[in-house]
Amino acid sequence: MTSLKADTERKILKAAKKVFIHKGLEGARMQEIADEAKINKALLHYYYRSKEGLFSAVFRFAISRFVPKIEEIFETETPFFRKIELIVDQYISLLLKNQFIPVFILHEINRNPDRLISLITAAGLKPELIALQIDQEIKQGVIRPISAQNLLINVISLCVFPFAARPLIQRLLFHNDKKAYTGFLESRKNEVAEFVISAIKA
Amino acid sequence: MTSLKADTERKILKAAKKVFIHKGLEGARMQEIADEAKINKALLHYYYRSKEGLFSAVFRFAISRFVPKIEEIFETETPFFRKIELIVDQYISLLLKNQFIPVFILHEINRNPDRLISLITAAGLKPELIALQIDQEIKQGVIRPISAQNLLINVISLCVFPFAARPLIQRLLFHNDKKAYTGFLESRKNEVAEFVISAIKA
DNA sequence: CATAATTTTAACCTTTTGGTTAAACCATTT
DNA sequence: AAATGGTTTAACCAAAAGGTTAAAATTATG
Repeated sequence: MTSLKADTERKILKAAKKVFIHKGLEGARMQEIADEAKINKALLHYYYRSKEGLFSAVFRFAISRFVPKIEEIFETETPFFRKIELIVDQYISLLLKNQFIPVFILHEINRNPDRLISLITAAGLKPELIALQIDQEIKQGVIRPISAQNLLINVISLCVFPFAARPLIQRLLFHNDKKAYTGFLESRKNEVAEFVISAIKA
Repeated sequence: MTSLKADTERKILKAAKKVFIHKGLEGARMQEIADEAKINKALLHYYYRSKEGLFSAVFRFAISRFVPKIEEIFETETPFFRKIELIVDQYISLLLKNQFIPVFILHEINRNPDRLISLITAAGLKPELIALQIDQEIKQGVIRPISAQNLLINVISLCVFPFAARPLIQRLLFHNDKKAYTGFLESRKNEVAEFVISAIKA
């Protein structure tokens, strides 16, 4: 049965995601991943050659949950402000389902930025299209002057940072109330969009 | 001479900062810290009992460079918008001098949030004062309604995230041009303040 | 200057860790 | 049912890592 093999492989990947994403490449232990997957440690090496190989698979997955596909939205025929609402909503929704991805990615990218080259360049972000649209909106007097870089980074910052800094913010501003903070993050779908639109509206 | 002792201790701490902040607790090697400080590895244990002990010292330092003292500014008699300008300027300046602190702190806090309790609670942030001022400004019609939490988090997000995600953003939006990105970060002292003020101005 | 106290080092120890291997365990085929 | 080929495991290995120790070197003290 080839489904058994696929099953083990999936079990391993699932366990590896959990452990690597919570503890990082260097903090993760192969034995812990094996325990989590309830299989023998040697199987990890049987399916994925090395720790690095297993990590790569996890990293690739994580990147896909971290770099949002905002270009698709910008390619549609939608009012500019509506596009911002859509991006913020989609991205925060994605992050709510992958709460630990941000810190994981940020940390690992800092540890080894080269890992990016092969991955990101492939799924390359081209801000030119977005820059063009922004310039057009500025000319039409819809929004105040702002560079594509600044607008992009501002939107992403406002979406991602509250997830990356969750343990800190939840303790400092929400009395470590998990549900309260999750609700707050949910509410930011509207809040962030509103904030950004107010900031750039002419 | 007691200055020699102090000197070694400082040399160790300096080296530990460098290694821990770049590689994290689990990625750092005691031997590497010793090499960096150009001393024998056993000295690390002589001055700081264990890896964890040395790490704690570094972590405490890093926290001081990451949690900004924004309350001081809010306590002064300054126009509200000017306060925002000051906070953003001071915080981005601080981060420009400590570029690797954000990811380090975010990662380590995620790994072990309990480490915070003893440190942060001491330097406790009290948002009530700020919330009071915000409510007042809203009542006076100076700014549009926004919660203290959202405003605080938005400002911090816009300041910190571009540092935390530097390797990613620099590659994706700045052709990996280090100087260009540093200049961009510098320019955000004004950009972020402007953005926030536009967003909340009534 | 001699002795005591502190600082520094080289060598060593123990545990942990990623990785290997050879045998056991299936499932499929003939 | 025996042979075959892929899968899983227990036992093992070598290297790395944090930590210790006893002696040497240096500094302070009487």
